[in-house]
Formats: sequence, structure tokens, C-alpha cells
Amino acid sequence: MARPSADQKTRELRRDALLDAAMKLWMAHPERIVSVAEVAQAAGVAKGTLYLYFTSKENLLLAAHERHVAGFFSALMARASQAESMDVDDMLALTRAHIVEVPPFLPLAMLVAGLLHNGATPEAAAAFEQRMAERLRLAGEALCRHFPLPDAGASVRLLMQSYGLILGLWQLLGKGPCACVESAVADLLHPDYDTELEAALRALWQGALQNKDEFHA
Amino acid sequence: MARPSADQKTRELRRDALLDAAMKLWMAHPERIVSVAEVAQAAGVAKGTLYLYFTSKENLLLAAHERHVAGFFSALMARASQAESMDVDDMLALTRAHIVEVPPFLPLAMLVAGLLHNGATPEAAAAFEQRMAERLRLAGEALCRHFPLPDAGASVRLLMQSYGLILGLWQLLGKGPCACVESAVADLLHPDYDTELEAALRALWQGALQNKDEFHA
Amino acid sequence: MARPSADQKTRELRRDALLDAAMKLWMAHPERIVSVAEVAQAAGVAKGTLYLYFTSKENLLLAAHERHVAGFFSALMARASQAESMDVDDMLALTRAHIVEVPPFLPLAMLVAGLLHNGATPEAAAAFEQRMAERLRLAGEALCRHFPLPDAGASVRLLMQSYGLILGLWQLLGKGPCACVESAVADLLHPDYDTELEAALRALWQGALQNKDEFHA
Amino acid sequence: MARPSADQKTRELRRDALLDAAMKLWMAHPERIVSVAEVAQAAGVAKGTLYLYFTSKENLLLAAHERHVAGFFSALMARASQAESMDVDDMLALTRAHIVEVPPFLPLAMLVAGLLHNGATPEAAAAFEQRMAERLRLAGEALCRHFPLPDAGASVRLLMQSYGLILGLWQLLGKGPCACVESAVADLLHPDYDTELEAALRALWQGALQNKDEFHA
DNA sequence: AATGAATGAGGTTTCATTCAT
DNA sequence: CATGAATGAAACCTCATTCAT
Repeated sequence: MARPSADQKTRELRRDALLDAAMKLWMAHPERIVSVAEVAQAAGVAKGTLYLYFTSKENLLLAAHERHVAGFFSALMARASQAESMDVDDMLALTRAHIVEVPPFLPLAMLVAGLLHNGATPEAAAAFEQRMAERLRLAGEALCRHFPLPDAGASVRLLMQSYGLILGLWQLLGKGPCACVESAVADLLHPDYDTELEAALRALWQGALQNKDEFHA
Repeated sequence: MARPSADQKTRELRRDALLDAAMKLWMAHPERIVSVAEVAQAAGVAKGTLYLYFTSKENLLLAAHERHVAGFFSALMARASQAESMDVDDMLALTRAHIVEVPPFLPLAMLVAGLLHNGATPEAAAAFEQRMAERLRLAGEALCRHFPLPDAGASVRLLMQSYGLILGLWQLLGKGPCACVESAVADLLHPDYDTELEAALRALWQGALQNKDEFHA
Repeated sequence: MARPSADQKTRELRRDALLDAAMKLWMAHPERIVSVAEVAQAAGVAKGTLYLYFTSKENLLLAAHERHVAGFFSALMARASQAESMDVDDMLALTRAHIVEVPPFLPLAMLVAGLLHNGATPEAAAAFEQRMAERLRLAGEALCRHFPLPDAGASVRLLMQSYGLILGLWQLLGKGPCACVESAVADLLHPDYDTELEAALRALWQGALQNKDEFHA
Repeated sequence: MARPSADQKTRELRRDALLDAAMKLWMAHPERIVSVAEVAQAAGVAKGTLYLYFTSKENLLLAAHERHVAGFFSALMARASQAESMDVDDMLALTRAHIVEVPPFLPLAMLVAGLLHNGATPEAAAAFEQRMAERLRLAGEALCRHFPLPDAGASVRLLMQSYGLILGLWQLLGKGPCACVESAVADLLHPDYDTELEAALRALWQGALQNKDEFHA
């Protein structure tokens, strides 16, 4: 009976090892959707074992994605709970450190959005969304205390719009110098994702902070 | 060879029929990725025939996506070429009519982004991006004449940010009343995609038009 | 009514063009079995046209093979009809010039043997074998007059055994320096097809000519 | 991992069952190239299981062919290792028992030669040829001790020529009474494969044994 | 006679998941 | 708990052949 914590820990470790392996493989071959065989092998366990930790491949990917999201929110809450006041640059720094610079974050976010609502068990999906909503709510409340926004709802909305921009621009500009906006347009805009995203987020937040009245409408 | 327009027209029609069938099936079962067999059957042609029109399943999906995009840009250009001046509401209306209210548009856009860069022929992908860049450039120039933006580059950037928002918010709020933002947060924000997107886009455009100087920085 | 010969000639030319194209492609990609589409295109006709000349792909290949065989026998008969007497070296020279040095001859012979007895129409196959038998018979009679063999049957038998050797050794040693007989055995025998075949044929014929009495038993 | 011989044995059995099934089907329908689906079903396993044992259909066929070859060589070595001296009749008997009378041997040998060098993995093909060379070498050495041949190389060469004859004549005369050598030639030679082959092999070996000096040249 | 778009059966291979050990 | 061999449903794509023009 003293063991449960040990076992519990082992379980946790192995779960993480599986998620790590999945992310590593995903990055090694962004073009393919990782296969459970590869993930299990890379994590050093048997294929069947994976199913003791995740009920399906999709749920595994969902869990990996949630770990990313949790990392961002946890950093956000940590920063917000400090006394020192926050500004837009702080938000940008957090975004950069915990989203943009976590390579598998955005590709995986796309995959989860695009393909997940099929294979993921409805319960797993619902639980995930439940937790996301709670995170958003808490973050909204925390940010309220740092930014002159009308209410927590405005914070939440701003967070969502930010995330939308982060995701949407990544789809357009992600993966490098982007042949996507070639030649003719190349000199019309910042051609790389990081720069463009920063400009967009800054505009979004400044707009929201300036026009707080209309914004709520 | 000299066969005039009849054959050309037939070809075009059948190509469209295939794309239509693919979209119809995609909507009927958003959870699955359509199979070529289904598409062909739904279009009333043999499986092999599909491969006379599209070199791979992925290229078929890419073509379907491009048709959507082309529809939006074509409407945008049509409107922009009218003498009557445009405002933000016009942009919102165009977005609604040619993106938000075309059901398969956004899910397909996600799929194309998330899964396509593997199976699509590199040439097809490059050609697609080439055409996208050209469309963006033309649209940027056209919008310049209607909105007080510093230059065509600002237009292009605004379009991209808008598209980013459209896409990113759809991932968060898409598909209905959204269990995603349940209970606790539900009353903190507009819970449906359309409303939230409209608010966000309006804020983005107003911000851009007001702060045109900083925006360019 | 003066045209039939013209038409006949055109037909013949096109038929040959198809066979030529098939052989050319076969040599260009010995690994693949040529497809009718490629053959037709290479011959500059439409796919359907090919079927006006050959009732099936297999019959096309059979015809190509027969052309090779006919080439050899025709050279053999030409030489045999000369007054000048023949010896084993003459046979070797003929073999070299009209079989070994006609690149597609032996690979095609293998294919025809291995795969043809399915797709080729029974009638075509039977007709082919009929003509082969006749060629053999004539050749046997002709060789009788040059070599001191007991009878035409011995000639025919010797021809068949020779052909067997040519074919069988090609399967073992064909296509170059042959990794097949590597290292350890490499120095035990002539490692290339040409040399080995010549030695074997020479031994076979000399044996047959020396032991003509036993040979017939 | 430590699982002793039970699993190993099971694996071996199943592998053999698959090869057996393939040969059985091949004989049942010599006209078609067996499909993996059929083979798997006939062996009583799932299609996917087959791919746990053979990496491709071609490698399966190659393995089946190698089993035949191994059978012949193993019998040859067994006989050669006996004290009792061997003569040509012994060789003929071995050939008959382990090649000619193993129905799928020769057709499969043709197929392997004709079609295999495409689909078979290069590594599998190379390994096969490596093993073949080793078998030839050992057999050559063994035969040296029974037949008055100049050296092991002469043995190897004689084996290859024999195999060439076996294969080549089979292509000409195989599959029954042979419509191939009809009517006119029918009475000129032994019309069936077995007889003709025996005569040819006997002549080949007798020639080699008599003319050992020239033969090596 | 010539065409080539359409056909569609058929083939190989992958891979998420299960379950006996 | 862990294993990994077995499963078997799909999926994609090819290509010999036909036939309306």
C-alpha cells in the first residue's frame, strides 16, 4: 500500500514518455501522421502497452496537444500571479516562448482540429473542452487584473482571438520562408511567421485596449 | 484535338461534378476523410476516371479548396471593381457569404493545411501557392483603392490577418453551439462562431484603419 | 484496287513500329513490363489503334518474340543455303549475332515463357508453335547437310538443346558481371554469360558430333 | 524474447504453410500469378499476417523458389557425402526426383527469373544469390570427389550448364505432350520433356567427362 | 481506320486495435 | 501489467480493354 505512489509515478512517467516519443516523431516527420507502432517503439514499450495508457491513437494526440496548451496556460497564470504588472510585450513573450517556439505545438493543433473530432472518443473530447473552458475562464480573470479591459469576458475573447490569429497565420505562413507568398507579394509584407504574427497580435491587443468600449459591443 | 468546346465543356463539367461530389460527401460525414471510391461513385463515374482529372486524392482536395478560395476572391474583386466605395461591412458581408456560409470551406481549409502537404504533388502545391499569392496581390491592390490604407502591402497583410482569424477562430468555435466553451465561460462571450468572428474582424479592420501609421511599422 | 498493297504496306509498317516501340521501351526499363499505353504512345498511335493490330498485349509480346526468332532462323537458313560448308564456329557466330547481341531477345523469351501462356489467345499460341515447329524442321534439314549428324532429328534435337542452354544460362548469368556468382565462386568459372555460353555450346556440339552413335540412342 | 523454440517453431511452420499454400495455388492455376489474398486465405491466415513473414509478394515467391533449390542441393549433398561413388545416372535421378518431379519448381524458376528482378527487394535478391553461390561452390567441391573432373570450377560449370539445359528445355518442351513440336517434327525427336532432357544431360555430362582437357580451356 | 476517354476489377500494402500468453 | 503476433478492413491506384465519335 506504500507502492501506489511509486506505481502512480511510473505510470505518469511512462505516459509522458509516450507523449514525448509521439512529439519527437511528429517533428522528425511532419509530413506523416505518426503511427502507434512507431510511438510505442520510440517510447520503448510494446504496441499493446500504449493502449493501457491511451484508449486510441487520437486520444493520445489529444493528450499531447493538451500538454502543450497546459504549458502555455500554466506559464500565463504564473506570470499573472506575480505582483508586477503585465503589458502587451509580456503576452508576446509568453506566446513566443510557449507556443511559437514549441515546434510541434501548432502543427499538432492543426491536426487535432482537423482530424480529431472523428477518432477521439466523445467523452475524451468533451472532457478536453471542459478543461479548456476552465483554463480560459481562469486566465481571463487573471488578465483582467493586469489589463484595462472592461470585464473578464473581454479578456477571454481577446485570448481567443489571439489564439485564432496565432493558428490561422501559422497555416498561411508557417513552415519557413514560405514559398506561399512569393515573388510579387514578397516585398509587400513581412514574409515570416514570427514577425507577421507579432505585428498582428500587437495591433489586436492595442486595438482592444484602446477601443474597449466599442470592442464590447 | 480540334474538338472544340463541347469536350472542353464536358471535361469542365465532370471535373466540377467530382469536386461537388467530394464536398457533398465531406459534409455528409465530416468525421471521415472521403475515399476516392465514394467520390467517384457519388459523381457517377468510375474510380479510374477520377484519376483522369486529378492525379491524386490530395490534389483533388486541394482543387476543391482552391475553388472555394477562388470563389471568395472573385466576389471580392467583383465588388471592388464597382465604383461604389467599400467599407468594413462590405468585407464582412463578403466573408459571410463566401466563406462562413460555405459549409465545407473551413473544415477543408483545415484539412488542406494539416494533411495536404504530404500527398499533394509538390508541383500542384507550388502552383496553388503561386496562384494564391497572385490573388492576394491583386486583391491587395484593389482594396487599396477603397480603404485608406498606407499601401498595397498593408491591404495584403490585413487580408492575411483576417483569414488567420477566420480560420483560427473556426478551429476554436466552429461546428455549432460549441460545447467547447461551456457552462462557466458561456456567458462571458459570444458563444457562436459567426458573432465572435464578426466582432473580431470588425475590431481588426477598425484598428488597422485607425492606426495606419503604427500598423505599418 | 491498286491500293491494297499500299494499305497492306502501311499496316505492316505500323505493326512493325508498334513492335519496335515495345522493344525499345522494354530495353529502356527492363524492370517493368511495358504497358500498352506506353507502347502506343511511343509508336505514335492511339491506344485503341494498337488493338487493331494485336488482339491483346500478350499477343503483341508474342509477336515481338517471334520476330526475334524469325530473325535468327532466317539468318541460319541464309547461311545454310550457301555452298560453303558450316562448322561449329559458324553456329556460334550466328548465335552471337542474332540472339545474344539482340538485347531484348532473351529477356523477352523469358517473359514469353513465364507469363505468356496465360494471356495469349490459345489460337495465337498454337499458331506460333506451329510456325516454330516448321522453322525447326527446315533448319534441322538444312543443318543435316553441313554437319555429320545421323539424321534431321539429331539436328533438331541439337538445336533445341542449344537453345535451352542459351536460355537457361542467360537466366543464371545474364545481365552483366553477375553478382550471382560472387566472390568464392567467381574464380572457378567464366563469370560472364558470353564466355560461359560459348564454352558450353562448343562442348555440346563437339560432344554431339563426336558421339553421334550414342547420341541418338 | 526468451521465448524458446515453441514460437520459433510456430513461426517456421507458418512460414512453410504460407509457402505451401502459394505453391498449391500456383499449381492449381498455373496461368495466373497467385495473389497474396489467395495465398493468405489458403494458408488460413489474414492477409496482413503474410506481411509479417514476407516483406512483399515477390519475396514470398523468391523464398518459395529458394526452398525448391535448397531441396535439390540438400539431396545432392546428402548423396555426395555417402561413401558410395556417384555416376551420371545418380545425377539424373537426383534431377528427376528434386527438380523435374517437383511440379512447381520449373514454372516458378521461370517466373522468378522473368519477373522477380523488379519487385524483389534488392537486398533479398542479393542475399538469395549469395546463398546460391555458396551452394554451388559446396556442390562443386563435393562433386569433384566423385567425378573425374579437372577441378571444382569444372564441376560448378557443369552444374550450371545442366541447370541451364533443364530450364531452357523446359521452356521449349515443358507442360505435357507439347503441341509445340507438332506433326511434322513429332517423329524427329523425343517429344516429351523428360526423355529429351535426360538425353541432353547425359550427353552433356559424358562429353564433359570425356573431354575434360578441352573442356577446361 | 483511328481515337482516347471511360471503365472497373483487381492488386498490394498499411495500420489501429485486440487478446492469448 | 506487459507483450507483440495476428487481424482484416480499407485505401489508393494501375492498366488492359472497350466503344462512341
